[in-house]
Amino acid sequence: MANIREIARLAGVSVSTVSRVLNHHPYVSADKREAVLKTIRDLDYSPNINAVHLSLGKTNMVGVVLPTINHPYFSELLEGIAEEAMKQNTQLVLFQTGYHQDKEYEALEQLRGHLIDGIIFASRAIPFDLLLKYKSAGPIVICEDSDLDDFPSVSIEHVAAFNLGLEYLISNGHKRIAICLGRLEGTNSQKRQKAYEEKMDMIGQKVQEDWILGNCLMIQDGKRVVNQYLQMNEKPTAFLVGNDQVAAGMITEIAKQGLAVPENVAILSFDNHPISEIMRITTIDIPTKQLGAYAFNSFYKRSCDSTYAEKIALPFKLIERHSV
Amino acid sequence: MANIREIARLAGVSVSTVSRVLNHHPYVSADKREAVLKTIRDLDYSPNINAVHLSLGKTNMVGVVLPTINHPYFSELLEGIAEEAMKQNTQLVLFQTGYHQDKEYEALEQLRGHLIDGIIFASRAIPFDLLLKYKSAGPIVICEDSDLDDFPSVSIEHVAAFNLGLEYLISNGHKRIAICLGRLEGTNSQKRQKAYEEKMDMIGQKVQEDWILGNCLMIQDGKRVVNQYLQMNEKPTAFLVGNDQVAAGMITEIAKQGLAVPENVAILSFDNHPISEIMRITTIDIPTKQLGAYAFNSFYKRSCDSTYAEKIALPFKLIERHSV
DNA sequence: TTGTATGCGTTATCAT
DNA sequence: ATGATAACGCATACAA
Repeated sequence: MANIREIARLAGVSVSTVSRVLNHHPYVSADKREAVLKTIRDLDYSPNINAVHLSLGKTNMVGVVLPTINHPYFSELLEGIAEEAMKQNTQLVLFQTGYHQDKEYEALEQLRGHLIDGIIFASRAIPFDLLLKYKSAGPIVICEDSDLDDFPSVSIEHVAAFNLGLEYLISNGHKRIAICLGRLEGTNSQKRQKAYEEKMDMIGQKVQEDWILGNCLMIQDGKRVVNQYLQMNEKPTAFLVGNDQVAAGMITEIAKQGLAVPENVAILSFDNHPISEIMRITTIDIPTKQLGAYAFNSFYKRSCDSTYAEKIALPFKLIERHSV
Repeated sequence: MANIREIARLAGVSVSTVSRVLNHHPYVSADKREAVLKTIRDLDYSPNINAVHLSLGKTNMVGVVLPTINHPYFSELLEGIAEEAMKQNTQLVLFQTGYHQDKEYEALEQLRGHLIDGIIFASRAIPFDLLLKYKSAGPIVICEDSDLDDFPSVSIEHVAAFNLGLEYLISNGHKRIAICLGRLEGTNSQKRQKAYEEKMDMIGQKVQEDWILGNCLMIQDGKRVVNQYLQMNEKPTAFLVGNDQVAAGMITEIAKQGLAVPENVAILSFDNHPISEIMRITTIDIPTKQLGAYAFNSFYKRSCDSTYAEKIALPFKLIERHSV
């Protein structure tokens, strides 16, 4: 296998010169550069990346841990990360967990083994104390409103946003409010559910069990929600929906049933993704892509300064349209 | 950063002994082994994987190129690959292309750079002549019925299977047959479409334009297909459907419309995934998982013998149930 | 059973 | 502008 020494010998230069050419360093004469490039082409040489990484002590690769990329929230988040990563020519290594902790563990071990320079947790299931053990292994960024300040974190104040949503619906005369969440067992969903129950309690509204709907992630879940809605004995007058996709599915299905939004039932969702504008859905803007960008930049800052641990909370805002 | 030399010094042994312990070699006395393990624990040491890879000249990682893992066909294929990979403790590195060629290129470059030992193309968009340039970079396996025999390949005779499906429907008295394919621009779909047109021509049946439906991948596409079916002026009496998921979605929707399968319309699909058994769908068994297993084993054989280039075609078979 | 010495393919430091 | 040479961290052939 051709290596840098072979190239040097054939081009009649030293290995350092070859390395300089490879890395686009200045101070190498045009003729030598050309000679090197020629033999590189002739031998169809390409550097051994392991050796580069070993010598550099870093890989310019960062792991991104997420449950799935097949969801608008995560794919948009990923896009935000990717754009910033490209600016620092950093490669992304995806760890798609499907919510399994061992995949997160795998990523952490690769970090320890210097196969990646850092990790961005777009979602985390592994307990914090386990995470802490990897603190010194490299920059770790968490995309959630975490309690510990050992790591930098970037997040939305999801609960505050959820409360804003509830209050907006209430101020529009709704009391009988149902909610659509993602994975009910997730930390975020739990917090939202708690906020919901407290708020309903505050306005003296009894919560029906079937007003809390889980597993609402994709557009097709919206259809299911509507079917469940039609079966409810005590019908809510409004839905607070975890993301635009589900809301869009709901509105489509509601129309199919001959009902109207917001006349028959109001819908307020989250994200402000493109579909919400098209379907004129009132939504709470979550800067998902920006979240990703901030996440990468936090990683970057942490890799320059190992004490950096800023906790960033991104703003959300209500976009009034026509579904409430 | 702690390295193997540091461990050796503190444990009072040589680096080779540490290496032996690390790699579970025999011929290490119990006390030295214990001493090494203790200092490893004390220093929270873990090997630098880049150095291991460099020294070994291999990584025990193989890239898997696929458009998406979020589809039963590919996830099952992947499962088959993964099971065999685990047996050879080989890690899988996923390259999810979303059908973009540059992602395939990326994988190939990583192969050249020795970041992975080989590549399994579960789907390929990149032209063959480009692929050929990477022939010497490492084992490459293609999961398709390729024409060139520079690489080992594993595949189903998709066209033959498709013809079997058509013939079965015809032998059951159907002439007005519609087909549901995936991405119409894909190689496989093109071949199937050609086979379809030829067969229809052979039995003297004129093909309606709207009898060829594309973009049929997931269960929810089945619903769409039925809606299109209901709108057709010239209705087919049978559907040959690219995969069970779509067929399942169709049957569900058909029932909702008050129609029956196979009384009103017959459905024959491919894959024999679990859902087809549950819904009693007549289907052509495609051993997807086995395909994955064979793919990995072909990679493995090729990595032992660089001339190995067997072309394996896996059998398919009709499973008669109750949808035709 | 253990240790020494060498190689893996780069990059970087320090001369010149 | 160019070249020797020492890291980087590990595995292993060989010697003992």
